[in-house]
Amino acid sequence: MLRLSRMTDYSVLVLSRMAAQPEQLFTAAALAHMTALPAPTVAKALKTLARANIVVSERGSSGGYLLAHAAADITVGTIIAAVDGPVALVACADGVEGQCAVENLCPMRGHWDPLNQAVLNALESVSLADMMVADYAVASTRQEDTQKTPIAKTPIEFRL
Amino acid sequence: MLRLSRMTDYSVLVLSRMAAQPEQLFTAAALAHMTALPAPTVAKALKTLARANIVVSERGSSGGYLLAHAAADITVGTIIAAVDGPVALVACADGVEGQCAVENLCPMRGHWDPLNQAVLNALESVSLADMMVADYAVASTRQEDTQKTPIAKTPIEFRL
DNA sequence: ATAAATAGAACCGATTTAATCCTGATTGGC
DNA sequence: GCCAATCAGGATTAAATCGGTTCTATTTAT
Repeated sequence: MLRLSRMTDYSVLVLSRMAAQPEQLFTAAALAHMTALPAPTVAKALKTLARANIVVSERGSSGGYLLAHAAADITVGTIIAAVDGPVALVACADGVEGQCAVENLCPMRGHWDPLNQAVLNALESVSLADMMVADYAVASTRQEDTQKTPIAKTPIEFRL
Repeated sequence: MLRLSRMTDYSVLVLSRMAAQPEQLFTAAALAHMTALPAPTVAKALKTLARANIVVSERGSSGGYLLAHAAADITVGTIIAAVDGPVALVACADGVEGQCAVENLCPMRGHWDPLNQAVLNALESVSLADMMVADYAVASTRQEDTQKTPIAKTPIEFRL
């Protein structure tokens, strides 16, 4: 049903939380707790986001993650591409070669591009700042709440 | 990777073929042969499209399918919605209720809408006519080629 | 009546995805 | 210098989804 993967969903949620305190260094566990998402999955998502240079990671004992750019400069399209791979509605679009058995015979070849481009533009037009949640700015600004409290045992299904 | 389902891909391909001869009645088998797609799957897709009133079906011995509207009036968004269900990038978008365990607490609630709307507009902005393939208009206009030739035994992977 | 076609449901297999776990590398604090 | 905390990356497993097939019933022209 043309749905985003759960990983992307999680990623946006986590990044949105981080954007509320742009300079703050967060550990993966802390973010998992704050968003009520399963810890291992959040950790995995952050690794991917770090590789894509959407967040910056600090290794070592007091390490963690922080946003690599301003929230307004991070588009949803970028996040999706980083987590789910490049956006291509069908395999033949955007110059991908060798994915289709009868590539050379395919009469639709190239005709998907307008659609693909339209969707791509839509995704690039929405930034993380556009999706940010005001609630976060006021709620739980103190780190002590979240830093040392134990992670929830039961992973909560945050979004279907 | 935000990819269309193969069913949608097939559907667009079949509809595009039908649009080349708008008044023509096609059997499911003929369309499968003409597009080199697996016959049972094309048949299944056409049933779905008929239910959504994108094509009209004629039952009985000399039955078949034909487009219910002009190609310019059938948008890709409509096709996707018919085949894959309503487009909703995340479960909470567009007023779907009861899909999320912590719905009322979810801070992102409502913030997906701009993105969802942008994508939806993109899909509605491209019609079947925009994607039509000129090749079809000239190739195999005669029905006799396709009507009686046996269906290909080996289903061809048309698009990954 | 018979043949040819769609309607619809049920079913299996394969692919994809979510989630977890483990091992290794890095860094700060004691 | 050692230890604990944290990120990096891959391997693995379990679950959900989707593609494809098949079967039976219904419709209609000949």
